[in-house]
Amino acid sequence: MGRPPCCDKVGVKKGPWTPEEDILLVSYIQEHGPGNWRGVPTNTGLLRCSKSCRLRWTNYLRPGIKRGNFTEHEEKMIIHLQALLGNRWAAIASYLPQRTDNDIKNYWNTHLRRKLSKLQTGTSDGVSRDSYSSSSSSTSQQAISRGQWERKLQTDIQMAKKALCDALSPEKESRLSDLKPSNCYLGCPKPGHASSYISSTENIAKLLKGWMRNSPKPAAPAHSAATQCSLNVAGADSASSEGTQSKSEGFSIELTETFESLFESFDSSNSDFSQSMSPEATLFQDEDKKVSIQQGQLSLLEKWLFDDGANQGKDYLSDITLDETANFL
DNA sequence: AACGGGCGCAACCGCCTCGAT
DNA sequence: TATCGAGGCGGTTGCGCCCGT
Repeated sequence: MGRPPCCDKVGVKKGPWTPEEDILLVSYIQEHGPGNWRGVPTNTGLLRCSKSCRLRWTNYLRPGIKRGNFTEHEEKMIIHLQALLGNRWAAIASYLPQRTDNDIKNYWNTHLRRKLSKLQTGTSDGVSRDSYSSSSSSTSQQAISRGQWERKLQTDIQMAKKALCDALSPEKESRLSDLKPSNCYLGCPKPGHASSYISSTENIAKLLKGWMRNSPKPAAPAHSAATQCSLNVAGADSASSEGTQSKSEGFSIELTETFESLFESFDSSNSDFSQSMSPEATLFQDEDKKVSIQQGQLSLLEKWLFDDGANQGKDYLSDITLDETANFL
């Protein structure tokens, strides 16, 4: 038998989260930043296991999460990325920074899979199921090139990360370990960088107000909370100007600006590339910019995905990714 | 108005990976 | 090198809502 579940304790609460629990969690993360999930239940008094807290945060409370209907653009991205990467939802989610892997997985399972199977059985010119299934059903050649491309992409990301670390001064390098997506979603600060989340207890109160306002619908409050959360984060700049700015906040802003300027200068010369980058790169960009970019022209990746001559596109992407990464760094 | 089936989504479960010791 | 534990990830479940009958 496997390891006993981490939540297999007496007194650990399960099921839907209440607004009060959300507030506890959000205010804790506001203060300490995400991470050290083991300590979250004990420090907050939440009767939840650490995993549950992490999941609640990453899938629901985390700032920058876009909720609601998937756009046609997102849908196509998911379909093509699923065809490329298989059911690697986290990887797919990295190309849709505002969506969680859980959301994408759910959307795939409930909408797209059905849609695609309909297309398969329906029209003769519909999308073949094989072309959207995982590599097991693809031709061996496709599977190989897909794998090669993916490895290449991962290498590119690693290289970019390393280069970023190298590019910055040594004293900052140690801090860059905090830029891992796991604890730095969409520019969320490390512990002590509270103001980038929800600036103050005042905002927690607003959060609560949102829940109260939408109280008739049980699901709605949490949604509004997430929205509120995002709004507050979006307004983090003004929030931080109101409150007391700690040194760490200063660093957070400084670092963000450093990356923003890095990507900004690159964006102006090749916005396509920046759009096709994984969140590991784009998470440093500010939210508004991300939105405007997403609404903009097709990304390089997308162009490639939609390109009938996929092989040609793969080569192009690989070359550009490597070359441009080196250039902008 | 009541009921039942389908759907959507939040949350859980268990395995895997990776870093620390 | 082996072991352990925290975190990550994908599959699955359960519940509430919606819609058709």
